[in-house]
Amino acid sequence: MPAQLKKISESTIHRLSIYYRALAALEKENRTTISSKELAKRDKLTPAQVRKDLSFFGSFGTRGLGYPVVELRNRIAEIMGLNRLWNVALVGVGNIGSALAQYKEFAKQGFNIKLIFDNDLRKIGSNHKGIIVSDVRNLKSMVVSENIDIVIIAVPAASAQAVCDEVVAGGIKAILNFAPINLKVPDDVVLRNQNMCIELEHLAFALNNKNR
Amino acid sequence: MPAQLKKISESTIHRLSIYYRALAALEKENRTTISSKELAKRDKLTPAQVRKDLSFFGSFGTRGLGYPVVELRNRIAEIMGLNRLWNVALVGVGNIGSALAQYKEFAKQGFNIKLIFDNDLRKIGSNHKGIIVSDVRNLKSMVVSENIDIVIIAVPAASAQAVCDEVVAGGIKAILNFAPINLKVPDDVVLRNQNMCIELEHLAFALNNKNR
DNA sequence: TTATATTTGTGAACAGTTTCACAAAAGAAA
DNA sequence: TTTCTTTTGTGAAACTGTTCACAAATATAA
Ligand SMILES: NC(=O)c1ccc[n+]([C@@H]2O[C@H](COP(=O)([O-])OP(=O)(O)OC[C@H]3O[C@@H](n4cnc5c(N)ncnc54)[C@H](O)[C@@H]3O)[C@@H](O)[C@H]2O)c1
Ligand SMILES: NC(=O)c1ccc[n+]([C@@H]2O[C@H](COP(=O)([O-])OP(=O)(O)OC[C@H]3O[C@@H](n4cnc5c(N)ncnc54)[C@H](O)[C@@H]3O)[C@@H](O)[C@H]2O)c1
Repeated sequence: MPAQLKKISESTIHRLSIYYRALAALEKENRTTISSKELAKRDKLTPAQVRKDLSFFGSFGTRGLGYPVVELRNRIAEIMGLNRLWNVALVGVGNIGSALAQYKEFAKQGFNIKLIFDNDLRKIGSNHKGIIVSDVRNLKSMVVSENIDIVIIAVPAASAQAVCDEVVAGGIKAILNFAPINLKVPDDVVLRNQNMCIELEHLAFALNNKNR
Repeated sequence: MPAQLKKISESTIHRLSIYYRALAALEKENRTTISSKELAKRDKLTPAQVRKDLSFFGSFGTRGLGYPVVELRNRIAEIMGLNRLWNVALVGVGNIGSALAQYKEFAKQGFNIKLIFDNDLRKIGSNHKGIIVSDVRNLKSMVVSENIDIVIIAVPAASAQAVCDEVVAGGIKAILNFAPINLKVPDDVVLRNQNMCIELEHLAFALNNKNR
């Protein structure tokens, strides 16, 4: 039962991230095995869901006992590509960009912010946590020369598509976008949007429809 | 066909947010009507999807013509609770919290950050975009007295559950959490998590499984 | 060694979501 | 008016994702 054959759903990938975190915690507690039941309870999921998700990638459990914590964690890391370093470039170091540049969790998970870009002359050349801010005019050439895998876009909405086009031209295949705009990318580029207003709108909807 | 009867899925709510934005843009362009076909194309959806989503809430289109832009936008605002002001409190004004405090998009959509809290004496009393940072010890009483609807948690993971418990005790029913931790909340509290590492992990998975 | 208890892995049933397809309604043209 | 075109609204079909239920495998206890 090697490498997965079926298409894996977004929800399964999301839960894999969740299992990965739970397993990391269990590893710290020196737990050696965990059952689908217990793993499910930690995150308000069902045991069947856990088993089904894992079964897409093989069978790493032991019946009557559960899953080996360390091994399963490694296996998920392998599946998700978390057992390696990813080179990340951040474009736009304003309010949100600065916060992201400081964020230690990224490096811990193997996401190494290697380059930072801006178009503001006062920011170019300045030092952000040991990284010198580059001129955005060098964006395309530098994402190529520095082997960037993932680009985070944190520029105003009006500039986001231009930045996006540049990095796509530089061969980037994965983008995390914070600008509240629909970026157009080719089919082979994966784009994820982090839109905080939409998150608040979900909450507003929930509050607005409580007593229905 | 008044007020919706069936349970509305998360995906439908999400798309409603998307339609709302598209309609706002169309309104600026002085478009009076839009067909499901055109609305769909803007966001890589299908016309049937658009019509189905809207049909859960009534029928506001005109056959042969499409939907009236202004009217539909108002109707969605009504459904989602975007035609009013929501009082928001932000807890933790560090890297990400400061960025959020500056973020103008929130106010534009009716999310009014009314209170900001921190536990750092150097920050309490300081002025953030016209808002004086309050002592987190007053969190529970002030979310009540100031009629806060939504709380944004932007404190370190280790403090997030304590903050969460306080605001829940203060009667808050909607929370947007930025700490990378599973908060425990009662069933009647809506919680949404914004976990940026998980977003990057989705991208890592996609890159890692490109040539499968 | 045998019996009993756990827990996995997985087809099958079920539930939820999206897409299809078309009648009905309205607009536009003749 | 009549005809033709467009587009909605919506059941039904197709698809996708979740939960069920149980045989098989292994652990644990007697
Ligand atoms: N502030 C927030 O909390 C927040 C939250 C969610 C999303 N966003 C979005 O993130 C983006 C940035 O927001 P912000 O609040 O940090 O704004 P900001 O104005 O503080 O920062 C934008 C930065 O991008 C730089 N920039 C502008 N055009 C550029 C270009 N063409 N190339 C390179 N750099 C360029 C600016 O010099 C500035 O440093 C916006 O799209 C905003 O809507 C912000
Ligand atoms: N920096 C980022 O880009 C980023 C991105 C995603 C998520 N996050 C998460 O957001 C949270 C905050 O991150 P940050 O980078 O802004 O950290 P930070 O240390 O810069 O800010 C945390 C703030 O919370 C305050 N605080 C601590 N304990 C508190 C308490 N009990 N009550 C009230 N205030 C308290 C601190 O004084 C500080 O001002 C963390 O959980 C982090 O994982 C950060």
